[in-house]
Amino acid sequence: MLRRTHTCGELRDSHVGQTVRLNGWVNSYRGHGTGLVFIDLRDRFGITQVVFDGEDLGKEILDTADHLRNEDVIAIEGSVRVRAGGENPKLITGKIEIVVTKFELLNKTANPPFLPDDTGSGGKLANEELRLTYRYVDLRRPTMQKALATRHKLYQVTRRYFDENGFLEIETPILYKSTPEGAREFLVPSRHLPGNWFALPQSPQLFKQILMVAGCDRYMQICRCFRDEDPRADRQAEFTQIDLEMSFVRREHVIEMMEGFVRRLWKDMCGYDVPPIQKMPYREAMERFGIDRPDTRYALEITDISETAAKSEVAFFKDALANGADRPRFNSKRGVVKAIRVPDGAAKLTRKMTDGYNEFVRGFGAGGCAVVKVNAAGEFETGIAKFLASVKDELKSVLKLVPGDTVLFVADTYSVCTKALGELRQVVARDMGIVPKPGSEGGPWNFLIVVDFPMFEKDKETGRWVAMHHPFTAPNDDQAEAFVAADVNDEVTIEGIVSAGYDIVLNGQEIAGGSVRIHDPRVQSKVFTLLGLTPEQAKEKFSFLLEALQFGAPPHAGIAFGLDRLVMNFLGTSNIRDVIAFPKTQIGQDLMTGAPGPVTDEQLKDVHATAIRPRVP
RNA sequence: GGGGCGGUAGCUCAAUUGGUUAGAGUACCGGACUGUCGAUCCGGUGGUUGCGGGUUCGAGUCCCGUCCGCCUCGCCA
Repeated sequence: MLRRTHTCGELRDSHVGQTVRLNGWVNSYRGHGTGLVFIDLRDRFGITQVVFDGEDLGKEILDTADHLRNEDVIAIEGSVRVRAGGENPKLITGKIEIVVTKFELLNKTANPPFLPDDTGSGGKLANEELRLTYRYVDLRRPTMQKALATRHKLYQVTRRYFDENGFLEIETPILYKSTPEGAREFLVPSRHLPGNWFALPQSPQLFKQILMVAGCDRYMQICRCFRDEDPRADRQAEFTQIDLEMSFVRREHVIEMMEGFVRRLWKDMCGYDVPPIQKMPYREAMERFGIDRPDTRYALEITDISETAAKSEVAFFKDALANGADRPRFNSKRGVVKAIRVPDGAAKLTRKMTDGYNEFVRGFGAGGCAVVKVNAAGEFETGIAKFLASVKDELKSVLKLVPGDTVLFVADTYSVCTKALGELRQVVARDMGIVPKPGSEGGPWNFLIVVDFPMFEKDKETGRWVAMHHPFTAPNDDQAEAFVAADVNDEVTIEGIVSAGYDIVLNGQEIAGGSVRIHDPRVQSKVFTLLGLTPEQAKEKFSFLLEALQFGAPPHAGIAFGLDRLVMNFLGTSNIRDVIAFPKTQIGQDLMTGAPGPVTDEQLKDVHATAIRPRVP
């Protein structure tokens, strides 16, 4: 084989005169008859033009060259020369070409189902279903190669940073024990223990805490996690976390370390200097933005106008407020009226858009979304304008309204208003065209650390307390004693306890989340009591962790980053499948391998399982 | 589990109100062509209109069911 001396991306005019060998795939061919054939040869490093020129190559080679087709695999030897036909500025190797002296057809391809070309057929990529089926062809596309390389670089920067900071990379089991809280799990039957099952880990949460008890001091792992839930554009059942845990630290120390990581990552990945990251309490995020991961690239903040609304003549405001305004409580069933001021909305938000908002908020249980415009004279127009006449000046002062503004109102319970306007805010921002492009395209990277999450929230269906993060999350240091002392039936107090958890939010997307863990058995047992777990049940579920905590557990805390989402940000894609080499579809299939597939009865018998097969119609 | 969009040649798409033999570009095959770079020119092959049923003289088009892909709500401690 004519093994390569260079890649297809590295030859320049400085190489002119050298004899080189290249290996790669035929990216395109331009034949001018036997005797002059141009081949653009591609590997993952780039494209180089190769030319079969002249009769002295022999008829056989010239004839083969004339019939080379896209994606054939070839090797050539030849000399580098300046292009006789002029430079091609589209290629980084565009000043030179290789005149072939030796040639080897390494593998003739079957006609590929589509070409791995970023511009695609008819200017569009082939259907994603097809690209997933022939993933090995799609991955040849320069964009996909770049994605794989970016992901690789992120691994390296990550390992280097945490190594420098004294973290040990430690692998934890993939075959693990089922912990029914949280996401649905993938199950694996045991051959040796009939009727018993492994689960694939939702995260290595318990193991990393155990590693702290084990004296490892600082742990990191780039680990696969599994959650058998329906995917989204930025979510797969099988995904990757940068998982971390530290001993002898409190919340501030972890946050400091993570800020350092974020700073290093952005510096090394794209040369961006991340400024000091602002911290925002959960409660403030919910009040101002209606969501626990606010996108702070734009304003459009939410204002509670219940007091003013109560003095208006708007019937549905009054209806919502009939049970009394009740601002601070999150699970409250009582009413509020909230509004978003949209600067310049009068001109930019069309009737069709605002009609859509009405429908949109109904999707979150709200009765509707009222729209008022402030005209050039400062008067309210449309909809409920006349019923607001009595509070016009007060409203203008509370919302700081100016001519040209549009105001969007929702009146309902606290939780409905918050959720509906939090989601609506994002839609309005897109409609207004005020969401900057992601950072890789030059827009701002807006980081935020959200802290002081409630420890517990009420389950919507059962009405029982559930842990907002997970049951090992500690109350914040200043509340630990109050928590231990609290009456479990005192809902207001329990609801007010905030945890030592923290999320890192980037442009409205959660990229990391973690917490200080409970290392005090008193606190841990109180949490289980609140969650409705008896000591026996708690022991059943988490025995090994609870036991470990008794044998000298250091104070510890950790966090996990969503690696796939980080890569997405550096590539500016909103499709998680772009950053995973072999992703799955909406129903969890791998279209290339055909997984999941059936197994034989023999295999099932081995693991003491039987299949309930769907009826074949 | 719910909602939305989509599935026509290998690929990207078109096909009027339900009406002739389902077309175009590209890919592929054959030929021409000595400086192209999305090469060009000539010719050709290529169709279970996702699948199943129904309405109709006649279905890519209308109706019912179903499968698959994407987006989304629920879900994701």
